Amino acid sequence: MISTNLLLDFGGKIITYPKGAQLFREGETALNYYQVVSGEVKMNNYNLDGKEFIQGIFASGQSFGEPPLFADVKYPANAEALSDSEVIQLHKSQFLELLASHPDVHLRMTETLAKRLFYKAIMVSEISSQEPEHRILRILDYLKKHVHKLEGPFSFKVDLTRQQIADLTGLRVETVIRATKALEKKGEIKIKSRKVYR
Amino acid sequence: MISTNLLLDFGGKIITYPKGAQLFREGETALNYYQVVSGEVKMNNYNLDGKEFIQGIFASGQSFGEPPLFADVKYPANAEALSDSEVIQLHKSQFLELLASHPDVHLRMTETLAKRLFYKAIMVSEISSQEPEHRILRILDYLKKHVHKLEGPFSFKVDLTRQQIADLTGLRVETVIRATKALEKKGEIKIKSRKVYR
DNA sequence: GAAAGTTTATGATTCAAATCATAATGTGTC
DNA sequence: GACACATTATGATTTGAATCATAAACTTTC
Repeated sequence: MISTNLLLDFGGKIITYPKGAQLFREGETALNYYQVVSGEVKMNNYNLDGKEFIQGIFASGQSFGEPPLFADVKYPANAEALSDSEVIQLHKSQFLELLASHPDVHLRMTETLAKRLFYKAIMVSEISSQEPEHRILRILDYLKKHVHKLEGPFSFKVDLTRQQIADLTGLRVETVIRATKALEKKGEIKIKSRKVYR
Repeated sequence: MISTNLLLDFGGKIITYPKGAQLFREGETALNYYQVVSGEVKMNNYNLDGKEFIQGIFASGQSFGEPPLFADVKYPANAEALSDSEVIQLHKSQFLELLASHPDVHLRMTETLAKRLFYKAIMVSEISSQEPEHRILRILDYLKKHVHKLEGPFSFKVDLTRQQIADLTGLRVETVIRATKALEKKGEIKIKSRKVYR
């Protein structure tokens, strides 16, 4: 996260997107640095038969879509507002200037990428290893520990629908529903009024 | 890739690992920056029933295992020498000093992480979407374009065994064998004396 | 150059998640 | 509060990759 003021100083603009709006599409060239001010943005892919895969969900203070600003690649996924959202946009060239003149910010940016890489490394190995229950627990534990910084059993109220969990893990809704029930029976999670707690 | 001389200047040491040696293990704390001088190193996970997943294979000039040096996380995977290998190791603190005093190197490091993130984003979505043939093509195309920088049909000789392709894609050997044959029939790849060309 | 070990190959069977179908429950909206 | 819509739920069936089994082709080692 980069301070809003600093971003505005370098020419960043706050833009409002209504729920469902697309900020950029898979395959496009990256032009801007994006950071959520309010609301939530997801990055996702659709495969050939329309099935969605959610790469990540980003909330207030989190940036997304930075890798293509550094490496010479196109966006690997789409970005879409999950709710009405405000997002700071800063043009690539100004963003790079900002980093060049603020080494501490650059280092924190590197740290952010490193964390995201850590998450992806876990997910890719986990998803490849099959076993739905495992996959689900892993993503819940990741969100709990690394995103919400929570500890202690059932302290994490999962604010995701079963469908979203499915799209994050590459499973199908029905499978997630059955797997979460099985996990509840095993005492790994709790379900209170349809919400999952971990 | 950071120049060998620079790494040595900052106190890096060249260490030789025999084939099969483990450089670090999943869950350990990261102490060093690693860069391959000669040979090949893979990073991998083993799931509960012993199935391997290869996160990446790193050859001369490539670094690996950097994310935990930046973010406060443990290694998400093991590192193992695929052949007798020489590796430069530089202690974390000296590595961070190096970056602080060489902003250009830091930026290239960020670029490396960004590229790796791009690859993981593709793989995680691809793996989750099932369809073995797709998964295989995707990893081959990635290796061809982004690692070996090749263009033109069948210009890329894949120097991986079917088992390694399986471990990179989360499939099983038999599935890879059948899928590559199907892909050959469709003209997507060529197989000459058992080697895959893409 | 024979033996041992890898890698590729191929058929038969199993199995678990996807798919299909249908409904109950909950939430939001006019 | 009635209607539309989203989410959760559950059972039956299909399907395709994993698994199991076995062997051929190739490579390495002594």
